[in-house]
Amino acid sequence: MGRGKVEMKRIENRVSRQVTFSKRRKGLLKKAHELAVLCDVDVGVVVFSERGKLFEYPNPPASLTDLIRRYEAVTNTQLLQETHCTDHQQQMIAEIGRLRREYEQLQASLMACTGEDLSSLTSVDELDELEQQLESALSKARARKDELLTSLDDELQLKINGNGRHGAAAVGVETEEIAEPLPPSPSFAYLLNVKEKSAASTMLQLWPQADDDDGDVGSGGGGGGSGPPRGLQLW
Amino acid sequence: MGRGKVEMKRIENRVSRQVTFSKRRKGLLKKAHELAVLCDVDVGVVVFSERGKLFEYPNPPASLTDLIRRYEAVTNTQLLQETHCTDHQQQMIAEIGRLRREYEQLQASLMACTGEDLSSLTSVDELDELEQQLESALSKARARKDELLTSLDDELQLKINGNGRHGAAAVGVETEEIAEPLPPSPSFAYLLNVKEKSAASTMLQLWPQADDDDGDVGSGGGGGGSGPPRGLQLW
DNA sequence: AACTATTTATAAGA
DNA sequence: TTCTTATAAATAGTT
Repeated sequence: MGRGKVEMKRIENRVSRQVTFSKRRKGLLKKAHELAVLCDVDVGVVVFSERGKLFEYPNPPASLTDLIRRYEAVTNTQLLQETHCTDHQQQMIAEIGRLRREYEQLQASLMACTGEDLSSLTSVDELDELEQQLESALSKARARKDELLTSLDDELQLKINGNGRHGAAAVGVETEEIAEPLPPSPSFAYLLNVKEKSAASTMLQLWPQADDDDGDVGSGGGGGGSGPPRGLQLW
Repeated sequence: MGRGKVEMKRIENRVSRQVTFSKRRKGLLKKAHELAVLCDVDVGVVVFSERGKLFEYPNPPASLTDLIRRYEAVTNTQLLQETHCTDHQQQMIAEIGRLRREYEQLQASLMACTGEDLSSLTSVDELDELEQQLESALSKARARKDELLTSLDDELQLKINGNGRHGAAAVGVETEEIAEPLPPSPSFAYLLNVKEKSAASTMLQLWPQADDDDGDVGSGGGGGGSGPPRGLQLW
C-alpha cells in the first residue's frame, strides 16, 4: 500500500527499514486493538526492535502477562515439566485436564445442536434423537415467542379493531409457563413488522422464507388491510 | 476498508463477528509476518478466539516461547526461580477460573439451544434468532439423516424391486458435504422400522407430533392414519 | 467461499 | 520526524 509494491524481504537500506518499522509497527498494534475490540477476543502482540526495544499490545500491558500465562497453560510449555510438584499442584493439573475435557464435550454437543458439525453422529438413530430434540426446542422457543407476540397482538387489536377476536387465547397462554407446545393461533405479528417465519410445526407456509434480518421494512407493510391470507394451518 | 466505515466497538451480530474475526485475524498475522521480514525484527502475536482457540505468530511457534521468555526477562515479570512454583500455582488457579467461566457460558448456550431454559431470552428478536438457528440445525440434521437413509433405501430397493427408482439421488447427495437442506425425496425408511417424522421444513405434516421417543413405531402405515387433525385455519 | 466498492495503510517524496 | 499524496492492501457488505 503505497507508491509501489514492496518485495517481501528484508529492506536493506537502514533508514528505510527504520521508517518502515515505525510505520508498520504502529499499524500492527492498531490492527491488534481493532481485532480485540470488534471481535471481543484476547489479543497480545510483542515486538522487539533491532536494538531490542520492546513494543507491545495491550498497552498498558497489565493483561499481556495474563495472556502469556494463558498461552503457556494452553500449550503446556511449562507446567508439566515441573518434577517437584506438590500434591496440590497435581490436583490442579488434574482439575484443569478434567475441565478441558468437559468443555470439549459440551462444545461438541453444542456443535451438534447447532448443526455446525454433525460428523460425530453416524447412525440414523442418533440423528433421529437430535432431530427430536431440536423439534422440541423449536416448539418451546416458538411457544415462548408466541407468548410475547400474543400480548403485543392484544395491545394492537385493541387499537385497530375493538370488536375483533377475543383475548381469550392470549390469557390462556399467559397463565402457563411454556407448558405444552400447543399450536399457537395465527398472530398479527406481521403488523408489527416482526419477522414471523412460522408458529407451529404443522403450519404450511405459503410465502418464501427470508434468510436474514435487520433493516426496517417500514412502509406499506404496516397497513392493516394490506395482508392477504398467507398460510394454511391444520392442527 | 470495506463497503462502509465500521464503528470501533464490539460487533453484536454473532455471525458477522465470527466472519470479521476470521478475516482480521488472518490480516493481523500476515501483517506481523511482513513486519518481521521487512524490518528484520522479532514479532510475536497470540490471539484467543471467543471459544478459547489459540492462534499465534510465529507459526510453528518454536520461537514464540523464546520471545515470551525474552519479554518476561525485559519486564521482569517472572523468572525468579524461587517464586516459580507459586507463579505456576497462580497460573493454574487462573486457568481453572477461566475454564469454569467459559464452561458455564457454554452451558448456558446449550440450555437455550435445547430449549431447557429460555429464561435468558427476553425479546422476540432473540427468540427469532434462536428459532432460525434451530431451523437451520434441523435442516442440516435431516439432510444428513436423509443421506444415510437414501443409501439404505437403495440397498433395500435392489432386493425388493430391481427396476424401481434409480440410485441417482443417492449418488448426488453422497458427493457433497451437508451442502443444502434440499427437500429430500420421500424415502422408504419406514420399511426399515426407522422413525421418520418429517423431512424438510417446507413439508406439510399430516399427523400429530409425538412428544416423546423410544419404542418401535414399526407397524402398519408408520402412524400415518393415527391422529385426526384438530383444526383448520386460513390466514 | 468469492466478489467489489470502499476504506485504510503505507511507500515515496517534501 | 511529520505531512502529503498516489497507490497498494485490507476488508465490510453482499451473493
